[in-house]
Amino acid sequence: MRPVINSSDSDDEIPLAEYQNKKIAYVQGPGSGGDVPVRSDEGQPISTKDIQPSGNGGHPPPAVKDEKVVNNGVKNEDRNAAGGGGESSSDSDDDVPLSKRIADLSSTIRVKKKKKEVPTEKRKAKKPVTNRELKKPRKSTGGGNSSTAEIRWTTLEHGGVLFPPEYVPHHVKMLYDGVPVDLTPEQEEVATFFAVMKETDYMSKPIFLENFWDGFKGVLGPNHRIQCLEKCDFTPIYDWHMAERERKKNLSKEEKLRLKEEKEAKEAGYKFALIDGKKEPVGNFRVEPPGLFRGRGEHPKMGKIKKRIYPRDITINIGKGAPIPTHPFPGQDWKEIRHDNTVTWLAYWKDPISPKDFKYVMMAATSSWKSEEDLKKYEKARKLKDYIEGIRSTYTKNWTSTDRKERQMATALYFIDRLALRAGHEKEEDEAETVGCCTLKCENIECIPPCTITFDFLGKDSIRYENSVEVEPQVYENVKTFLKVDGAGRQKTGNDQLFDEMDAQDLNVRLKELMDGLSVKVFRTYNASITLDTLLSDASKEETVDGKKAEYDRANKEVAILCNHQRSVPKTHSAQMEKMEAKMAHMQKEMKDLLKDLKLSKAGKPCLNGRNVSVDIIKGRIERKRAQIVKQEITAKNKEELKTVALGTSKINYLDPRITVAWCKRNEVPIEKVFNKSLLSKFLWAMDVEPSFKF
DNA sequence: TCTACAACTTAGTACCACCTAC
DNA sequence: GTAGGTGGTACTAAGTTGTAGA
Repeated sequence: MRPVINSSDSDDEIPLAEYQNKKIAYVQGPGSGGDVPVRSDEGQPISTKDIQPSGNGGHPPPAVKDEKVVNNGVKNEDRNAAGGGGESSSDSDDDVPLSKRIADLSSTIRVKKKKKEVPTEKRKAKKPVTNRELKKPRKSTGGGNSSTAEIRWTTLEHGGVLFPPEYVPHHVKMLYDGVPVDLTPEQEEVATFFAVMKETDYMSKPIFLENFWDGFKGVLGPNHRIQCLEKCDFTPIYDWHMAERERKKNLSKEEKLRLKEEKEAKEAGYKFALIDGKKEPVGNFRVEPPGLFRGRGEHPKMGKIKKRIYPRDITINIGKGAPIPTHPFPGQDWKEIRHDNTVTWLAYWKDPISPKDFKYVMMAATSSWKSEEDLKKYEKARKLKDYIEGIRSTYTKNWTSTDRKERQMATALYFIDRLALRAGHEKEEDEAETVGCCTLKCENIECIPPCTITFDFLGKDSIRYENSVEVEPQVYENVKTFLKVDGAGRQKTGNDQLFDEMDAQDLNVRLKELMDGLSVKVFRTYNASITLDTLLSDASKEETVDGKKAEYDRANKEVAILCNHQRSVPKTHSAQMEKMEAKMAHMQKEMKDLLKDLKLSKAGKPCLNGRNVSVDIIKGRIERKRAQIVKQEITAKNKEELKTVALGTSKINYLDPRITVAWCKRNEVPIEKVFNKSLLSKFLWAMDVEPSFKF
């Protein structure tokens, strides 16, 4: 657990008096390039009238070290001198005693939503009848969609879903207490789920083992010989599994081809849907096979059995009058057939691990629907460019709002904008404990004087976010305050939320007021794309296509680091680095020999290999070797630097492809150098962009 | 106004096919 | 021809968001 610094200087709540009768101070917004008038007595929420499109283009988030801030005139000492600890939610109660105001506030301050306090079961018990249960279609919602029930299709035909093959027993016996055990096919299947994970890290995780044992015990029944996991030995099944893998690997070319053709023939009927008469690719048409849940990080459900999904579990969405898809389970019906033309899913079933969630079958990333949504997403992020200056000056202004919630929202938004953090929503107890900006806990933050804040938390997918940034003095002061006490003046502990007055939803509601359709996630797209655009805006200094590609990759890497896109170090990384070092040492030796040869040649003596070689030839060899060494050095450096950075995620999700296409056109780099086949078809809509395109 | 969905996007990883160097 | 590396792809977990309905 990281220590929480509750610095004693100036970390009290800013007294109301400080906010009264202030003249307009000037604050330089982060990277805004100009002084922004700030009325320090302003406590009202940001409103749409505060923000107008600036129309002069956006800019990437300011560099960490470059921010120079003129403070807003509220000195720390002044705050301390005036006492603190309380604050008001309005400007008009300044003559009410502070203690009274605090007391009033504690009764009026909205208690932060605590979903976790209502167990899922209880919620279910009082769950109202939903649209779903009434079998009425809901309006289309979700990431970036329009807020009205938009008609997405008129006719829709598809082949449904492809089921994984039924379990075929292998009859390999696991051992219990050293003795082979007979298992039913169902028990054997579950034992095999576990056995094949023998070499994974999950095996060292107690939660995984505990959850698996719970599930396995249930499948075995109460009177089974197997009574504890410790005495189980799954090695024979694991060995069988590895042998099967090896056997499949060693199949003849012809046999592999035959199997491939068989697989393709099976899939053919599912790969495409007909949407309004147009053939479009379907994405995940396969039903997820049963197995053990592989939650990431310390997921409390890891190891639970993911049961097999049958037609009776699946709801199909298809056009009225279109042929209902068939399935290979006689005697079973689909759970339901819908004709909901306001949604884009083709089928769904309840997630067997988390029954409140659903698994959807959707169209492929290359489909027209997804392409249209992609374009909309990037256009929205481009629109933010016109508003960003106003938004930045507004949140800067609100760092000193008298309303604590406003101050928290303004501070959170600064982090979201500057550091490309995710929103962060409340999580249930049965999910991994990860956080985003709005759910940061005090223990995730450390204030280091004079103005540095360090972040250390587990974000999406339990990926660690570690960063240390120099922030505006007012942000620093705010964070120190938020770390110390909550809105009611109660001392906080490490497990308390930093932003106790607001959540992601509040912030999104506010963002909507600032720009139509704006939400937290748009900032990530905007900042990623504008960063790439800025880094690639100058004409390439490189001459070769490879050099230009490396330049692009460097820009891509900057974005990946900004978005904290990480990957685990490849298993073979250290071995590969060692090989490269050995190769480098060998090349250095060759270089040494060539230099010796050059000396000998200049002296008219035969070279080390006994032959007479001209000075020019040796010089040529030296140049080539030097180039090889430089190339090798760059490759090794890149490899090391990128060992934990995932470049693909930002390319797929955050970087407006038009920036890349335009850059390729300007610099005469074939687009295939930067986009692989699937990215090319995903971003087909971006290919006609002008070389002069600016995000 | 609050919150539980419902529907979508974003994300890392495993695996496999292909390529390249030897 | 083969081993090892690389990149593509499939998979599915884990987020975000908007809205219905209480």
